[in-house]
Amino acid sequence: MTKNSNFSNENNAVPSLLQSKQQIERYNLKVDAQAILVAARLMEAGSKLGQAAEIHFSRFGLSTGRYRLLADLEDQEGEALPSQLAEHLGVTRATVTGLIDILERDGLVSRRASSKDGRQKTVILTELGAKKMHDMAPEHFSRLEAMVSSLSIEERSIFLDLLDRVTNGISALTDGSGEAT
Amino acid sequence: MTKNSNFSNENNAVPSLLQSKQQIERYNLKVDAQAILVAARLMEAGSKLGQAAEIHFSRFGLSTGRYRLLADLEDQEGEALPSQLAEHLGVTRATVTGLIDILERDGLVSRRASSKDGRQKTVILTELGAKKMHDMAPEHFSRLEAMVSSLSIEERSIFLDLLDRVTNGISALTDGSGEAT
DNA sequence: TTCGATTAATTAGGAACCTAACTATATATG
DNA sequence: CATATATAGTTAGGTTCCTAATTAATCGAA
Repeated sequence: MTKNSNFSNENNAVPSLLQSKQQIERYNLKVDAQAILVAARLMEAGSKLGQAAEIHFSRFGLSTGRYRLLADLEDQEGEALPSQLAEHLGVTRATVTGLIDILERDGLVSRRASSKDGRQKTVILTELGAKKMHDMAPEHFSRLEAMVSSLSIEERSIFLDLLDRVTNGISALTDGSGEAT
Repeated sequence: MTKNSNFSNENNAVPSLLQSKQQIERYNLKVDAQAILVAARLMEAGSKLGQAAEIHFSRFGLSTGRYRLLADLEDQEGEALPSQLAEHLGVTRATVTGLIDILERDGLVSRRASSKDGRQKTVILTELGAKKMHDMAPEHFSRLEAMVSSLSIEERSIFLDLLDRVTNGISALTDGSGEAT
């Protein structure tokens, strides 16, 4: 028997349409079971992808968050403020502080006081950081590409469109009380 | 200016095709930028959905994991072993122990020693647990439905198909070393 | 039958991200 | 100008899930 990791088990964890139907019928609700299934599957996929990404990045001594910070720093030509990084990455400034702490400890970025504003600190991609990104790029991107390789070019467009619309709908979970439409 | 929560910012966090292209061209890789974009967007969506789900379930005094455990317990007619729950939820047994600890403390499930096997414990959905599920069902399901309400019935089918195929591709991130196809 | 290996659940400790409170600097207002 | 307010970054502490080690019970084989 193989090891009991989340990636070797016989994905009994995938939610089925039957499950959704039963859950809805249990309380006599007039909800579309397939809509619930879409939500459940997307949650499942997101969670699995998140875990897989952590494993992927750990090959390079990074985490998902730290990689994304380095990538954003590259996009900004090697220099950015922590608050900008936080906004770009969609995480809090507190989280960015933690990411920078480790990246700095590992020599991939460095902090420098801003001359313009004494409150700010500039985060800089070091040469070692740039080298790390360079070295991991081929494997990193080809693995990402392989992940979606079963979709045709056209299907990728469609998927992006549908995913975008569902993503916009996520606010239905967090909006103020009351029942949604 | 509104508060700087992840849900109120002007989603600058959404990865763009231009970004993907630049990242790839920086290292002269022959990878499809749109494929990378699909991967990036799915990661972003998964992370956002995960956070939104935690906010959603916290309205009912639950977390995503604890809700899913209760739901699975319902599917199993109110009774299951921790190891079964772990497999159904796709988490480790250690995690299930923690989920049960809190659910038991809150009176939503109870633990009972198994008579068949001295190592096993049976987890039981209490009346209070069943009531909790009953009470939250209408709002819970209608919010989930609202999330995907912008997709037609047909689009939901297509989305499920494409998502399923990408999900199967996730293993490309975790598979043994070397570059993928 | 008895002793080693397997299995079920738990415990201990770690990683990632969060909120809220704190420090230091900058800005606006009377 | 002095003082209140806002902003940048950090610190402190909490949540969720993980891996590895532990405890207790069962199974299998000499």
